[in-house]
Amino acid sequence: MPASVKDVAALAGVSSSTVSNYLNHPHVLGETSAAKVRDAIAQLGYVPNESARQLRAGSSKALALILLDAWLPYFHELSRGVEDVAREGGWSLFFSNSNRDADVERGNIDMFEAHRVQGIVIYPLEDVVPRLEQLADRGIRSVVVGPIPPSTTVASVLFDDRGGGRLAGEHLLSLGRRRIAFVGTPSVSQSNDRLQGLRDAVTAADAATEAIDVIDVPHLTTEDGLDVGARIAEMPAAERPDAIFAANDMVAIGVLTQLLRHGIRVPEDIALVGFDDVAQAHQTVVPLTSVRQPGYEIGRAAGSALIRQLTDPAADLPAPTPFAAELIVRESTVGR
Amino acid sequence: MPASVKDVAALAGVSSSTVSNYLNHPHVLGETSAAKVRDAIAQLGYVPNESARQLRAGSSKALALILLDAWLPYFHELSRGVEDVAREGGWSLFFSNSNRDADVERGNIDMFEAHRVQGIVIYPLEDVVPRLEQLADRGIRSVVVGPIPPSTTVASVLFDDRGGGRLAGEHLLSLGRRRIAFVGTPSVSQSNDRLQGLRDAVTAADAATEAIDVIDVPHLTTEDGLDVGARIAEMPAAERPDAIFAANDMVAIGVLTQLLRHGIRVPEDIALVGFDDVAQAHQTVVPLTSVRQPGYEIGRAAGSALIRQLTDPAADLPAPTPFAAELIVRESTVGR
DNA sequence: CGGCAGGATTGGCACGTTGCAACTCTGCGT
DNA sequence: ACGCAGAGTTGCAACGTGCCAATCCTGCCG
Repeated sequence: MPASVKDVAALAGVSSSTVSNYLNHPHVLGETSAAKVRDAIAQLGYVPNESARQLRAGSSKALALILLDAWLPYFHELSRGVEDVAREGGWSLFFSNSNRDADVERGNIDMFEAHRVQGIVIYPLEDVVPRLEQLADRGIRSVVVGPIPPSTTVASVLFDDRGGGRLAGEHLLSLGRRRIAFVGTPSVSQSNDRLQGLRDAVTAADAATEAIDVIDVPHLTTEDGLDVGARIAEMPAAERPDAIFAANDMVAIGVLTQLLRHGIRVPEDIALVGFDDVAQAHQTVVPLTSVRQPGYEIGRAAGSALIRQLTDPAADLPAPTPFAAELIVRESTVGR
Repeated sequence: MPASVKDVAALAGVSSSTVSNYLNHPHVLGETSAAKVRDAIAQLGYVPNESARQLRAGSSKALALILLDAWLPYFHELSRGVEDVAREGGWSLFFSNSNRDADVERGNIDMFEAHRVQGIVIYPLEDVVPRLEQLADRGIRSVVVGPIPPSTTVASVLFDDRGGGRLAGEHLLSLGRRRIAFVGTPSVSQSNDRLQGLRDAVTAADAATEAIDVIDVPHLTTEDGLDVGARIAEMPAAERPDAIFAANDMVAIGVLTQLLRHGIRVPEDIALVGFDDVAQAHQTVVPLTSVRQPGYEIGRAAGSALIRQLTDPAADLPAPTPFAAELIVRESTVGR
């Protein structure tokens, strides 16, 4: 069993309050006792019990980050942003992964409530706002990454998905592409917004485009992209789209890979635009044009919005000004 | 402030012990009190305070997983294995990422000690065995993934890196390749073992091979692989190696991508073998031959070795029988 | 009708920590 | 010589739980 403050006190020949003071208010200590306590701590290898600390304090100086699918590279960038801002403020950060499972997501929220974290940043799978409002009543604040219904207690950080979709669409149209396919999961709001943006661009251009072919994939993974690419490769060349806009980079990379395997030229035969601009986008055989979503900055914004609320509970929720999209043009649309 | 057991008891009109019994020993409760407690808990939205629980219990039923660089795909598979076996046994699992920073690694170990986790699975950056033995004295057991110096209290799970390197080497030699380059980080023991395996194969074959060209890269990332590929592409074709063995798949994918960009044919001009066989290995334009390292199973083995030690502290450390390597042949060595 | 078995419930303490209020001690000014 | 300031130190309560031992209640047997 590990040493406690009492053991240290006994060995040092002082009271446990003195040990506590050594740890939390070193300046009030006399030189001699400080030395005795220091030696005793070293000798016993004493490490304060964090559970007891938290119990005493009422809550831990800790935040939680709950991600829909931690494995996607975009979430890597997002979490780095949250992580950095938490560390800078001296907060601990607990990660968890919902793994696209609503039960797991709920379970993680429950767990963090039980551990009395002070705040939660969440990129949600389903609508969690009612639950988060309930948490807010109990003093646990939260910030959602993505669009949410209006709420007085739950903040959100937004990205202009629709604008990003429009940028992609305008770019493809300006290259003369007229048979555009969209690969995504329209039942997810972000994905749907990107599709709407694409439609906006088509409508605004009033060029003679065909109807947008929407290819629904379950998970926006590279594997899904490979499947889509295979389906397109099987089509007679004349029926293939001349441009594909994918709802994220991973699925775009899958499509790209499959097209190249089948000797379909990118961008000559089919131009390809991804979304997020993750690091992998420029690590492909044909570097990928992509709508840049600043994951790191969005993570930082979410983290600091949360910390601001916790530091000053009376402060208003930050105004949700969406992060702007930016198109990064590479060879998957303009060739070399 | 959240409700406590006392609040629930007051509302239900019972004592706090009864509430505690409802939570921990439901069978001893009478039907009527159980109902009253259930209602009160629901009405208050009571959630037990995990810190207090842990303090009372002396330690949490929790394990920790510390990874060298959580974002490499191989570690994803490893962590899924540990995660599953933890969940099956009813343990909580805390993740942390050392981010290739020894200070962060040490800090994470300290943090988990403070939180009184019962055990740690670690894929370490530096030599942490002395520290882990210290923890073992205080009742925190641990399992290292990878080779460690002999220890009576710290267990390890091994993989036959050298055998895997040999498989790769034999395969390349059997294809008639004689100018083999190795891309890796020989200062890391796993990487070095893979290189030794390659050397074993060359020695055993006593074919007329040239000296193995060792290309040192800092991090085994795709980015590093792109750099290496660029250097090779710049060489006169006659001086290029005819085969490359990369210490992991990510760096192999980078090399592959860069070679393809420069029109160098794989495998005709250069055959390429990776290591780990992560999912990405078959998601490349030319699917990658790779030495399969069963990350998921290794994770499960590490997790269950840890749980076994905790369940039966007297048990011997499991015998470290290394997981065997297996070569997965794809088109990056044998063409289509 | 008294006693008793056994199920249901409760009071109280301990876990390790921290902060407050109270205490001791030394040295200095009056 | 006495009080007092102030630095240094200490005792104690409280955070929310869980468990043990003790108590209460109900119904049944003799």
